[in-house]
Amino acid sequence: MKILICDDHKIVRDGLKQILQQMPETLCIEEAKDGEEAISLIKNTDFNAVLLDISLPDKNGLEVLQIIKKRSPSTNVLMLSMHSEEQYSIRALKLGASGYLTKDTASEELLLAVKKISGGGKYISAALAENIAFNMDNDKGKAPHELLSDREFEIMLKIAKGLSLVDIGKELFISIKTVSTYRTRIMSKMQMSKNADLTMYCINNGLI
Amino acid sequence: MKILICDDHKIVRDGLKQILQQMPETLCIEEAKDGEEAISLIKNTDFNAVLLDISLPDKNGLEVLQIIKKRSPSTNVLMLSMHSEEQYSIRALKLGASGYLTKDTASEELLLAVKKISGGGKYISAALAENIAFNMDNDKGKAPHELLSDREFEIMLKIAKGLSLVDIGKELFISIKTVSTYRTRIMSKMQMSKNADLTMYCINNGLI
DNA sequence: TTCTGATGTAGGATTATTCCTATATCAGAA
DNA sequence: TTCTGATATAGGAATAATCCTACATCAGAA
Repeated sequence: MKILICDDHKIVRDGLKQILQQMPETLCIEEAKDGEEAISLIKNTDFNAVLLDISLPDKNGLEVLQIIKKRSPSTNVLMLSMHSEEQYSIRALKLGASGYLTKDTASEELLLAVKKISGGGKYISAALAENIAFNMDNDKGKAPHELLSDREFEIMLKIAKGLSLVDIGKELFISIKTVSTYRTRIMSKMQMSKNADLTMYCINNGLI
Repeated sequence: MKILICDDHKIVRDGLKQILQQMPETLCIEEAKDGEEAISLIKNTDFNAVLLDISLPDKNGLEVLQIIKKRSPSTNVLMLSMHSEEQYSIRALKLGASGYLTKDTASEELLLAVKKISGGGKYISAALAENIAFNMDNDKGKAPHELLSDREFEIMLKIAKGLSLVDIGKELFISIKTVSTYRTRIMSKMQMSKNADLTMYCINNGLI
């Protein structure tokens, strides 16, 4: 069984590897320290499962997920997040992730999840399932950032992290003016006025 | 040998445990998920080594370190950090940590470090040692913001809160250019580049 | 099926910010 | 006491960000 671990911290990768080693199957585990590396590894190899950290140094884990699913839709991706479940989870699942775990999860649950998704199944923790069910029916109880479109959300995170509009434009190959328009819409939907408000919001909500 | 692992993420704890299991000695590993738990465990037990994450949910790892060293100065603490922020490392060592590693470290180095500090020694990575050697001359042990002058500090808080330079200038009856100059000096002293960095720093350090 | 609202995209004009440079002051070092 | 470095202050030129407006697309409502 081939598994790819993508996380920017070596100790975390080593730790995950040790945990996975407890599986009965013979494992071939590869590592990537950022999104770029993960993407190029996946291009050349078919993995039964990919463990993908949400926060990577070069790009957001969700972007990486998108790219992976576009290039090889059959890849089973299990997202790992440092932060509380709700924020990213629904977005990740919509983008085609096979499962979503936080790093608070016990290693037994991780093993279970890997087993399930590597067989093509989906894995969602009970807590998350409940959360999704709860949030599906009432739109009103949504966090402000849930009102954002995917693109807006993507850009909000970059702004919150302090990237300049110029840099964002370059990264996304769009005009600065476009980025600025997104910013205006984000501010309006979030009912905020300053970039620092976004930064604080994202910190408080575990988005960055 | 008794070791305490303190990190808020279960998977990280599990991973570290697995890595430590490679040591030849018989291990007794205990876990704490936050500072409070770690402190109370240490009150009742003598550990050969404590692995302590810098960022904990309830309090800053450095605070926990201080409390531990005050209550039982003989405890050997190895600090673990997600970030390569040298700002923390020197403070940690001054506060009595036996070593400082980032989570980018390879597991072999972790084992080495644990071995060394559990015997009462110190462990500092080559990279960190070099950094310290270069920076020991000045006030590096201080929190970065303590290097700021009063005026600079005042302005940093306003910037961190998201006030525009124009507004700050008006509030303080000084030219925008002056505010901008302060900003440059603040960024240089804090070794940061973006307003969002200040916002995050101030939030993390309880300044706003 | 036509209309509408949300989304992704920019341009021009106006402001705000940054970068580099410069000055005065004052406290402490040589 | 003279010098130096940190501090508080700006100006001009170059960039970056904002505001307002505009347009195409597409999904869902009427």
